[in-house]
Amino acid sequence: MMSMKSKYALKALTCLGKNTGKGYMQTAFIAESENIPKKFLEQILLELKHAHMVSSKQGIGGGYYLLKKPKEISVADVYRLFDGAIALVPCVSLNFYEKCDDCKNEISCVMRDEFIKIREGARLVMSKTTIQSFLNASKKLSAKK
Amino acid sequence: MMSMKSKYALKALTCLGKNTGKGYMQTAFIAESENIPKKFLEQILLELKHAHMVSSKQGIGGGYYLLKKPKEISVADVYRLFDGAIALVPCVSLNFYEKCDDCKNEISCVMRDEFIKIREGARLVMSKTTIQSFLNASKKLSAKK
DNA sequence: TTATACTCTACTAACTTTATAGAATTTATA
DNA sequence: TATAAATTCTATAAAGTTAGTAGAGTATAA
Repeated sequence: MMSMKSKYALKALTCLGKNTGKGYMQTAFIAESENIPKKFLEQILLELKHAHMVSSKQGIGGGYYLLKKPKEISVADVYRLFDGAIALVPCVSLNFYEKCDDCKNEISCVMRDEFIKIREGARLVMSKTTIQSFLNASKKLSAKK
Repeated sequence: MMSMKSKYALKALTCLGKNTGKGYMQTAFIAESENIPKKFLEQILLELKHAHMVSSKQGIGGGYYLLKKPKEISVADVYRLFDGAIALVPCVSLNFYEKCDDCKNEISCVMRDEFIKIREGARLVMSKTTIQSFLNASKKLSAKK
Protein backbone atom coordinates (compact mmCIF):
# COMPACT_ATOMS: atom_id res chain seq x y z
CA MET A 1 0.00 0.00 0.00
CA MET A 2 1.12 3.54 -0.64
CA SER A 3 0.97 6.30 1.97
CA MET A 4 -1.75 8.94 1.95
CA LYS A 5 0.96 11.41 0.95
CA SER A 6 1.64 9.51 -2.28
CA LYS A 7 -2.03 9.09 -3.02
CA TYR A 8 -2.83 12.76 -2.34
CA ALA A 9 0.18 13.76 -4.45
CA LEU A 10 -1.06 11.73 -7.43
CA LYS A 11 -4.52 13.27 -7.13
CA ALA A 12 -3.08 16.77 -6.85
CA LEU A 13 -0.77 16.25 -9.82
CA THR A 14 -3.66 14.94 -11.92
CA CYS A 15 -5.73 17.96 -10.89
CA LEU A 16 -2.87 20.24 -11.95
CA GLY A 17 -2.55 18.27 -15.18
CA LYS A 18 -6.13 19.13 -16.11
CA ASN A 19 -5.23 22.80 -15.66
CA THR A 20 -2.22 22.77 -18.02
CA GLY A 21 -1.94 26.03 -19.95
CA LYS A 22 -4.58 27.69 -17.81
CA GLY A 23 -2.30 29.43 -15.32
CA TYR A 24 -2.05 28.85 -11.59
CA MET A 25 -4.15 26.57 -9.44
CA GLN A 26 -4.50 27.24 -5.71
CA THR A 27 -3.93 24.73 -2.93
CA ALA A 28 -7.37 25.51 -1.50
CA PHE A 29 -9.05 24.61 -4.78
CA ILE A 30 -7.17 21.30 -5.12
CA ALA A 31 -7.82 20.46 -1.46
CA GLU A 32 -11.53 20.94 -1.85
CA SER A 33 -12.01 19.24 -5.19
CA GLU A 34 -9.87 16.22 -4.20
CA ASN A 35 -10.98 15.93 -0.57
CA ILE A 36 -7.52 16.47 0.90
CA PRO A 37 -6.82 18.29 4.22
CA LYS A 38 -5.52 21.67 3.10
CA LYS A 39 -2.58 22.10 5.47
CA PHE A 40 -1.43 18.57 4.72
CA LEU A 41 -1.65 19.24 1.00
CA GLU A 42 0.49 22.37 1.43
CA GLN A 43 3.31 20.18 2.74
CA ILE A 44 2.90 17.70 -0.08
CA LEU A 45 2.92 20.34 -2.82
CA LEU A 46 6.02 21.84 -1.25
CA GLU A 47 7.76 18.47 -1.42
CA LEU A 48 6.67 18.07 -5.04
CA LYS A 49 8.12 21.50 -5.72
CA HIS A 50 11.46 20.58 -4.12
CA ALA A 51 11.43 17.46 -6.30
CA HIS A 52 10.93 19.70 -9.36
CA MET A 53 7.65 18.11 -10.39
CA VAL A 54 5.66 21.31 -9.88
CA SER A 55 6.45 24.99 -9.55
CA SER A 56 4.53 27.83 -7.93
CA LYS A 57 4.01 31.52 -7.57
CA GLN A 58 3.17 33.31 -4.33
CA GLY A 59 0.71 36.12 -3.74
CA ILE A 60 -2.65 37.04 -5.16
CA GLY A 61 -3.48 35.04 -8.25
CA GLY A 62 -0.60 32.69 -7.49
CA GLY A 63 -0.69 28.93 -7.04
CA TYR A 64 0.84 25.78 -8.46
CA TYR A 65 1.41 24.37 -11.95
CA LEU A 66 3.02 21.25 -13.39
CA LEU A 67 6.69 21.70 -14.18
CA LYS A 68 6.93 18.46 -16.18
CA LYS A 69 4.68 16.94 -18.81
CA PRO A 70 2.02 14.59 -17.39
CA LYS A 71 3.60 11.62 -19.18
CA GLU A 72 6.94 12.42 -17.54
CA ILE A 73 5.65 11.96 -13.98
CA SER A 74 5.09 8.31 -13.10
CA VAL A 75 3.52 6.58 -10.12
CA ALA A 76 7.00 5.18 -9.49
CA ASP A 77 8.47 8.70 -9.21
CA VAL A 78 5.84 9.80 -6.70
CA TYR A 79 6.04 6.55 -4.72
CA ARG A 80 9.82 6.87 -4.41
CA LEU A 81 9.53 10.47 -3.23
CA PHE A 82 7.06 9.78 -0.42
CA ASP A 83 7.38 6.07 0.34
CA GLY A 84 10.93 5.23 -0.70
CA ALA A 85 12.04 1.98 -2.31
CA ILE A 86 9.82 0.03 -4.68
CA ALA A 87 11.84 -3.14 -4.07
CA LEU A 88 10.66 -5.54 -1.36
CA VAL A 89 14.08 -5.70 0.31
CA PRO A 90 16.66 -2.90 0.60
CA CYS A 91 19.53 -4.96 -0.84
CA VAL A 92 17.95 -5.07 -4.32
CA SER A 93 16.79 -1.46 -4.44
CA LEU A 94 18.20 0.66 -7.26
CA ASN A 95 17.48 4.02 -5.65
CA PHE A 96 17.58 3.18 -1.94
CA TYR A 97 20.17 0.40 -1.69
CA GLU A 98 21.12 -0.78 1.78
CA LYS A 99 22.76 -3.92 3.01
CA CYS A 100 20.40 -6.32 4.83
CA ASP A 101 21.39 -6.72 8.48
CA ASP A 102 20.55 -10.38 8.56
CA CYS A 103 22.24 -11.39 5.30
CA LYS A 104 25.45 -13.26 5.88
CA ASN A 105 26.65 -13.06 2.28
CA GLU A 106 24.89 -10.97 -0.31
CA ILE A 107 26.66 -12.54 -3.29
CA SER A 108 25.51 -16.03 -2.37
CA CYS A 109 22.04 -14.90 -1.28
CA VAL A 110 19.49 -17.35 -2.60
CA MET A 111 16.65 -14.83 -2.58
CA ARG A 112 18.35 -11.89 -4.24
CA ASP A 113 17.81 -12.84 -7.90
CA GLU A 114 14.13 -13.54 -7.28
CA PHE A 115 13.66 -10.27 -5.43
CA ILE A 116 15.27 -8.47 -8.37
CA LYS A 117 12.69 -10.05 -10.71
CA ILE A 118 9.86 -8.92 -8.42
CA ARG A 119 11.33 -5.41 -8.26
CA GLU A 120 11.49 -5.28 -12.06
CA GLY A 121 7.88 -6.41 -12.37
CA ALA A 122 6.67 -3.76 -9.96
CA ARG A 123 8.98 -1.09 -11.35
CA LEU A 124 7.81 -1.68 -14.91
CA VAL A 125 4.11 -1.32 -14.19
CA MET A 126 4.59 1.63 -11.82
CA SER A 127 6.83 3.46 -14.30
CA LYS A 128 4.46 2.86 -17.17
CA THR A 129 1.57 4.45 -15.29
CA THR A 130 1.87 8.23 -15.36
CA ILE A 131 -0.21 11.33 -14.64
CA GLN A 132 -1.08 11.19 -18.35
CA SER A 133 -2.64 7.75 -17.77
CA PHE A 134 -4.96 9.27 -15.18
CA LEU A 135 -5.79 12.17 -17.49
CA ASN A 136 -6.64 9.76 -20.31
CA ALA A 137 -8.90 7.77 -18.00
CA SER A 138 -10.56 11.02 -16.99
CA LYS A 139 -11.23 11.99 -20.62
CA LYS A 140 -12.72 8.60 -21.42
CA LEU A 141 -14.98 8.85 -18.40
CA SER A 142 -16.36 12.27 -19.28
CA ALA A 143 -16.81 11.24 -22.93
CA LYS A 144 -19.08 8.37 -21.86
CA LYS A 145 -21.54 10.64 -20.06
CA MET B 1 9.31 -2.77 1.06
CA MET B 2 8.21 -5.83 2.99
CA SER B 3 8.37 -6.10 6.78
CA MET B 4 11.10 -8.06 8.53
CA LYS B 5 8.39 -10.56 9.47
CA SER B 6 7.70 -11.35 5.81
CA LYS B 7 11.37 -11.54 4.97
CA TYR B 8 12.16 -13.79 7.96
CA ALA B 9 9.15 -15.94 7.11
CA LEU B 10 10.39 -16.47 3.53
CA LYS B 11 13.84 -17.38 4.79
CA ALA B 12 12.41 -19.79 7.38
CA LEU B 13 10.09 -21.41 4.83
CA THR B 14 12.98 -21.88 2.40
CA CYS B 15 15.04 -23.38 5.20
CA LEU B 16 12.20 -25.78 5.97
CA GLY B 17 11.89 -26.53 2.26
CA LYS B 18 15.44 -27.80 2.16
CA ASN B 19 14.55 -30.19 4.97
CA THR B 20 11.55 -31.75 3.21
CA GLY B 21 11.27 -35.46 4.04
CA LYS B 22 13.93 -35.24 6.72
CA GLY B 23 11.65 -34.82 9.73
CA TYR B 24 11.38 -31.86 12.09
CA MET B 25 13.50 -28.73 12.10
CA GLN B 26 13.85 -26.70 15.30
CA THR B 27 13.27 -22.97 15.66
CA ALA B 28 16.72 -22.57 17.22
CA PHE B 29 18.37 -24.14 14.18
CA ILE B 30 16.51 -21.94 11.71
CA ALA B 31 17.15 -18.84 13.83
CA GLU B 32 20.86 -19.45 13.86
CA SER B 33 21.31 -20.48 10.26
CA GLU B 34 19.21 -17.59 8.94
CA ASN B 35 20.31 -14.92 11.42
CA ILE B 36 16.84 -14.32 12.86
CA PRO B 37 16.15 -13.39 16.53
CA LYS B 38 14.86 -16.64 18.01
CA LYS B 39 11.91 -15.34 20.05
CA PHE B 40 10.76 -13.26 17.09
CA LEU B 41 11.00 -16.27 14.82
CA GLU B 42 8.85 -18.29 17.25
CA GLN B 43 6.03 -15.78 16.73
CA ILE B 44 6.45 -15.87 12.97
CA LEU B 45 6.42 -19.67 12.75
CA LEU B 46 3.32 -19.73 14.92
CA GLU B 47 1.57 -17.35 12.51
CA LEU B 48 2.68 -19.51 9.59
CA LYS B 49 1.21 -22.49 11.41
CA HIS B 50 -2.11 -20.73 11.97
CA ALA B 51 -2.10 -19.92 8.25
CA HIS B 52 -1.59 -23.62 7.51
CA MET B 53 1.69 -23.17 5.69
CA VAL B 54 3.69 -25.17 8.23
CA SER B 55 2.91 -27.67 10.96
CA SER B 56 4.80 -28.66 14.08
CA LYS B 57 5.35 -31.12 16.84
CA GLN B 58 6.16 -30.26 20.44
CA GLY B 59 8.62 -31.87 22.82
CA ILE B 60 12.01 -33.50 22.40
CA GLY B 61 12.87 -34.11 18.77
CA GLY B 62 9.98 -31.91 17.72
CA GLY B 63 10.04 -28.87 15.46
CA TYR B 64 8.50 -27.50 12.30
CA TYR B 65 7.94 -28.82 8.79
CA LEU B 66 6.32 -27.51 5.61
CA LEU B 67 2.65 -28.37 5.31
CA LYS B 68 2.40 -27.33 1.67
CA LYS B 69 4.64 -27.99 -1.30
CA PRO B 70 7.30 -25.31 -1.83
CA LYS B 71 5.71 -24.33 -5.14
CA GLU B 72 2.37 -23.81 -3.40
CA ILE B 73 3.66 -21.06 -1.11
CA SER B 74 4.21 -17.78 -2.95
CA VAL B 75 5.79 -14.50 -1.93
CA ALA B 76 2.31 -13.02 -2.40
CA ASP B 77 0.85 -15.42 0.19
CA VAL B 78 3.49 -14.54 2.77
CA TYR B 79 3.29 -10.82 2.03
CA ARG B 80 -0.49 -10.83 2.48
CA LEU B 81 -0.19 -12.67 5.79
CA PHE B 82 2.27 -10.28 7.41
CA ASP B 83 1.97 -7.02 5.45
CA GLY B 84 -1.57 -7.10 4.11
CA ALA B 85 -2.70 -5.81 0.75
CA ILE B 86 -0.48 -5.97 -2.33
CA ALA B 87 -2.53 -3.22 -4.02
CA LEU B 88 -1.33 0.37 -3.65
CA VAL B 89 -4.75 1.61 -2.52
CA PRO B 90 -7.33 -0.24 -0.40
CA CYS B 91 -10.21 0.30 -2.86
CA VAL B 92 -8.63 -1.97 -5.50
CA SER B 93 -7.47 -4.71 -3.12
CA LEU B 94 -8.87 -8.17 -3.78
CA ASN B 95 -8.16 -9.56 -0.31
CA PHE B 96 -8.25 -6.42 1.84
CA TYR B 97 -10.83 -4.21 0.17
CA GLU B 98 -11.77 -0.99 1.91
CA LYS B 99 -13.42 2.16 0.69
CA CYS B 100 -11.07 5.14 0.40
CA ASP B 101 -12.03 7.89 2.85
CA ASP B 102 -11.20 10.65 0.41
CA CYS B 103 -12.90 9.19 -2.65
CA LYS B 104 -16.12 10.96 -3.51
CA ASN B 105 -17.33 8.38 -6.01
CA GLU B 106 -15.57 5.07 -6.50
CA ILE B 107 -17.36 4.23 -9.75
CA SER B 108 -16.21 7.41 -11.44
CA CYS B 109 -12.74 7.32 -9.88
CA VAL B 110 -10.20 8.23 -12.51
CA MET B 111 -7.34 6.40 -10.81
CA ARG B 112 -9.05 3.12 -10.05
CA ASP B 113 -8.51 1.32 -13.37
CA GLU B 114 -4.85 2.27 -13.42
CA PHE B 115 -4.35 1.09 -9.83
CA ILE B 116 -5.96 -2.21 -10.78
CA LYS B 117 -3.40 -2.63 -13.57
CA ILE B 118 -0.57 -1.92 -11.13
CA ARG B 119 -2.01 -4.39 -8.65
CA GLU B 120 -2.19 -7.06 -11.35
CA GLY B 121 1.40 -6.44 -12.36
CA ALA B 122 2.64 -6.77 -8.80
CA ARG B 123 0.34 -9.66 -8.01
CA LEU B 124 1.50 -11.65 -11.04
CA VAL B 125 5.19 -11.43 -10.26
CA MET B 126 4.71 -12.00 -6.53
CA SER B 127 2.46 -15.01 -7.11
CA LYS B 128 4.84 -16.53 -9.62
CA THR B 129 7.72 -16.42 -7.17
CA THR B 130 7.45 -19.26 -4.66
CA ILE B 131 9.52 -21.05 -2.05
CA GLN B 132 10.39 -23.45 -4.87
CA SER B 133 11.95 -20.54 -6.78
CA PHE B 134 14.27 -19.91 -3.85
CA LEU B 135 15.10 -23.60 -3.57
CA ASN B 136 15.94 -23.75 -7.29
CA ALA B 137 18.20 -20.72 -6.94
CA SER B 138 19.86 -22.43 -4.00
CA LYS B 139 20.52 -25.59 -6.00
CA LYS B 140 22.02 -23.64 -8.90
CA LEU B 141 24.29 -21.80 -6.51
CA SER B 142 25.66 -24.92 -4.85
CA ALA B 143 26.05 -26.64 -8.25
CA LYS B 144 28.36 -23.84 -9.42
CA LYS B 145 30.83 -24.38 -6.58
C1' DT C 1 10.29 -37.07 36.16
C1' DT C 2 12.87 -34.14 33.53
C1' DA C 3 14.56 -31.74 29.65
C1' DT C 4 13.17 -30.10 25.31
C1' DA C 5 10.55 -27.65 22.13
C1' DC C 6 6.51 -25.41 20.70
C1' DT C 7 2.35 -22.14 22.32
C1' DC C 8 0.35 -18.08 23.76
C1' DT C 9 -0.26 -13.49 25.60
C1' DA C 10 1.42 -9.27 27.19
C1' DC C 11 4.39 -5.62 26.92
C1' DT C 12 7.59 -1.93 25.18
C1' DA C 13 10.78 1.20 22.85
C1' DA C 14 11.50 3.35 18.64
C1' DC C 15 9.80 4.88 14.56
C1' DT C 16 6.44 6.40 11.09
C1' DT C 17 2.28 8.39 9.58
C1' DT C 18 -1.06 11.83 9.36
C1' DA C 19 -1.94 15.44 10.24
C1' DT C 20 -2.36 20.65 12.75
C1' DA C 21 -0.46 25.30 14.03
C1' DG C 22 1.47 29.43 13.26
C1' DA C 23 4.79 32.69 11.86
C1' DA C 24 7.34 34.33 7.70
C1' DT C 25 7.61 35.66 2.96
C1' DT C 26 6.17 37.07 -1.63
C1' DT C 27 3.12 39.30 -4.82
C1' DA C 28 -0.76 41.90 -7.00
C1' DT C 29 -3.60 45.64 -6.65
C1' DA C 30 -6.62 49.23 -4.67
C1' DT D 1 1.92 52.00 0.49
C1' DA D 2 -1.24 49.24 2.90
C1' DT D 3 -3.63 45.12 2.54
C1' DA D 4 -5.19 40.69 1.28
C1' DA D 5 -3.95 36.50 -0.86
C1' DA D 6 -1.12 32.82 -1.44
C1' DT D 7 2.95 30.01 -0.80
C1' DT D 8 6.98 28.73 2.51
C1' DC D 9 8.94 26.72 6.38
C1' DT D 10 9.49 24.65 10.89
C1' DA D 11 7.69 22.71 14.99
C1' DT D 12 4.69 19.77 17.32
C1' DA D 13 1.61 15.96 18.51
C1' DA D 14 -1.56 12.04 18.59
C1' DA D 15 -2.20 7.56 16.87
C1' DG D 16 -0.63 3.58 14.82
C1' DT D 17 2.95 0.24 13.37
C1' DT D 18 7.14 -2.38 13.68
C1' DA D 19 10.47 -5.19 15.66
C1' DG D 20 11.33 -7.10 18.96
C1' DT D 21 11.58 -9.16 24.42
C1' DA D 22 9.70 -11.68 28.43
C1' DG D 23 7.76 -15.22 30.67
C1' DA D 24 4.45 -18.56 31.88
C1' DG D 25 2.09 -22.60 29.92
C1' DT D 26 1.64 -27.08 27.33
C1' DA D 27 3.01 -31.33 24.96
C1' DT D 28 6.27 -35.02 24.19
C1' DA D 29 10.15 -38.34 24.39
C1' DA D 30 13.31 -40.73 26.97
